[in-house]
Amino acid sequence: MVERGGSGVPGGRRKQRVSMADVAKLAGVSSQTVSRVSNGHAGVISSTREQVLAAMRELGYRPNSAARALRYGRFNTIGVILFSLASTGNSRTVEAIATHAAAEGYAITLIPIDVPTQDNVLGAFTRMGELAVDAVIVIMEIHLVDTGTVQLPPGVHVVVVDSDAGDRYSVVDTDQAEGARKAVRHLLDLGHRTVWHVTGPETSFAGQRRTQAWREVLEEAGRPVPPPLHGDWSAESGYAAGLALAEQDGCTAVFASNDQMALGLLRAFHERGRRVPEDVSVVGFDDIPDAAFFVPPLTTVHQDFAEVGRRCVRGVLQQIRTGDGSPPGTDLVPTSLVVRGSTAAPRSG
Amino acid sequence: MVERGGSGVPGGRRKQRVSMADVAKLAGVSSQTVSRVSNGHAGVISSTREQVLAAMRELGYRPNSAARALRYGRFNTIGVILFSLASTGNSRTVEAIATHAAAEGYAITLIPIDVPTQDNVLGAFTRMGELAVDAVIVIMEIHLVDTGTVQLPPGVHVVVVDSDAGDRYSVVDTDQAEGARKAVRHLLDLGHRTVWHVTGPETSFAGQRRTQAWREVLEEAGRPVPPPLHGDWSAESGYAAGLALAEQDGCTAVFASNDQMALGLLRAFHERGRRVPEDVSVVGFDDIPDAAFFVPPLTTVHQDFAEVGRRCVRGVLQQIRTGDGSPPGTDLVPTSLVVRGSTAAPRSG
DNA sequence: GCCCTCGATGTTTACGTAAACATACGCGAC
DNA sequence: GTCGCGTATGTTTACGTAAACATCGAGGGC
Repeated sequence: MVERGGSGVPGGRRKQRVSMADVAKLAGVSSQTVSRVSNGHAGVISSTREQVLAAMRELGYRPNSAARALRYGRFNTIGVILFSLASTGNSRTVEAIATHAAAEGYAITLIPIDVPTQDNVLGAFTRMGELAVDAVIVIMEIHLVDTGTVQLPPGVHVVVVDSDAGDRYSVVDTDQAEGARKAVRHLLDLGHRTVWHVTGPETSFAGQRRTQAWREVLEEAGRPVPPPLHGDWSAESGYAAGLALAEQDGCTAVFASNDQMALGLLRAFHERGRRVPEDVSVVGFDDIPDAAFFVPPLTTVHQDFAEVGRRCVRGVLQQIRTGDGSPPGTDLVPTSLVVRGSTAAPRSG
Repeated sequence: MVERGGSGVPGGRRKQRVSMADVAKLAGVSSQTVSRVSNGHAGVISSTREQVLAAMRELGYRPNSAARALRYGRFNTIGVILFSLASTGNSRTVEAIATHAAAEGYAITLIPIDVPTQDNVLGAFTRMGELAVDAVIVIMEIHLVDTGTVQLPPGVHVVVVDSDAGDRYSVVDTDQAEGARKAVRHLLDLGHRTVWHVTGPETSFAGQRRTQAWREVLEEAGRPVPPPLHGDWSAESGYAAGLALAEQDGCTAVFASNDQMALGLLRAFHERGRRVPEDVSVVGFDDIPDAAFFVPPLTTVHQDFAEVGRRCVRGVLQQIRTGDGSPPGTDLVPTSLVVRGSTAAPRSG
């Protein structure tokens, strides 16, 4: 007699899962009473309750969440669509989302998109539409998804991170512009005549905002705007930019659009004998944990990813609870400048 | 007349979701025919199929995955329990898991545990037990969870990462010992008399294995074993260790149990005027993307997180498909040593 | 003692889907 | 023409849960 899952448990749970009916039969009550005990409802006499609990333990009963979801019409799950977990920001945001969602009794379903093509994104949304989620948080350039006919399934609540689509969706993001302004002003305040800039990739809204704010601050201050060097977030691209900047005699201050690229800058300047901060000041963006231990420790703009995650969860939960769609609007989380050893007044100043 | 969700769509979808019955009514067929069309079954004449598809489009029909899961008894979802996404390794592993699971038609549900207390872990498993998952991947010290009465819900398939519980569970992990051996041997081969070591936290199985392998290599080679310095993975702890090591005149080579701590070492040595690699060689572990841009570029042990994630998914899918429980065994992913600029022969050598 | 009330528990039903079974129709073979 | 078979479609049912409704018995007020 072939039997799988035997495993010698009293009561011999066999192949299939234990349902309320099984518990009810063993406890000698109706399945409705089991349901009442399972959900902690009042109106069950304690002796009955004990019997049911004992039967549950013996059989190893666990509620079937599919049936519950079907019954209630809710899944208690939030979907997160993202392009990559590789960046510090994304993984920290996701972690904060997961933590806060868990505190509210929601689980997180992750849908990664390996290559951000229109097809893949469309596929993710389709899958997500069929998926057991009550709401969706999109951590991604929304312009990648809402060109063309792609649209979020109706009735799904959405919050978007890293986007300028605040006119159409609920957007939560770090205040990129404010952060970049702080970085550039800090360098100008130190006495630098102007500030060079290494950008993020052009497809990044956050990168665009930072670059735009850098330009604005310089223009407002009436300073020359050097041509920006294009990076792609990687330390390698920062390194390449650094090698180029090391040749620019007039360059005394650089604002890198993230910390990784700043790290590349530091290495390039070190190799070319340009001392930081004596010859060149460098400011990054993100405040990754390692930034304090770069050589020299990096002055950078601190992003509060945990707060971004918290507000994302708050936003979707509000939508779920009120039953409203995604109310347009942008919720910006402030940044703070962390001054460390990579910035100083220019020597000539 | 107050109505929510109106939004001017033809057919005026109102509050609730569209079911097969709605589509069937509009198309003038039975719901079973809608089901057949939805699942691409044969035996539906093309004119009927077209009618149904048109009705689906008009109503914006999406299948209800809760009902499907209830019907099929499967969720097509894998749960991932983890302690933190903050470390490069974990987030990269999770990303790989998510990507490979998606390729197999599975989604990922994330259950983070903010503080690894017994209660929290137990709670996570309970929640996970009730959750809509077919299998679970645990990225965590298993000894934290299986002391005491905590046990995985029966019938749930499990793969564990970062654990020595290969005798009880399916374990997938980087071959920590092999990697650490490569690192230490590399330093000995360069001519260093011995190798100092900065450990990971004691609660980390991976850290323990690396430290153990470091000790074994030194003992096998008949070299003195310096007292290990205790770190906690953070750059800060590496920095503290570095300040201490800078005072040790005999210290010409250090193996740090991860790259972050190696970064802290580099900064400490730089501050104390100990040149790397001329005075001291440093090797890390992980090969985070930034490691190549440290000053100097870090020699380190490369972990293939993507492969770990792939094998995790393969493991649980196999369990799901065969219906077996978690077969004990340890699946080790090999590492490779990446030699960069932070190691050299000792000056006296 | 009778009826009413209320508390404890049982029964019915619906949630959305899809397998299993049932029906109905058309067409070819005799 | 009728029988039989196969194809297209409809009907019934089950999945596990829990709300809504039903029942049953005990205790109290008159």
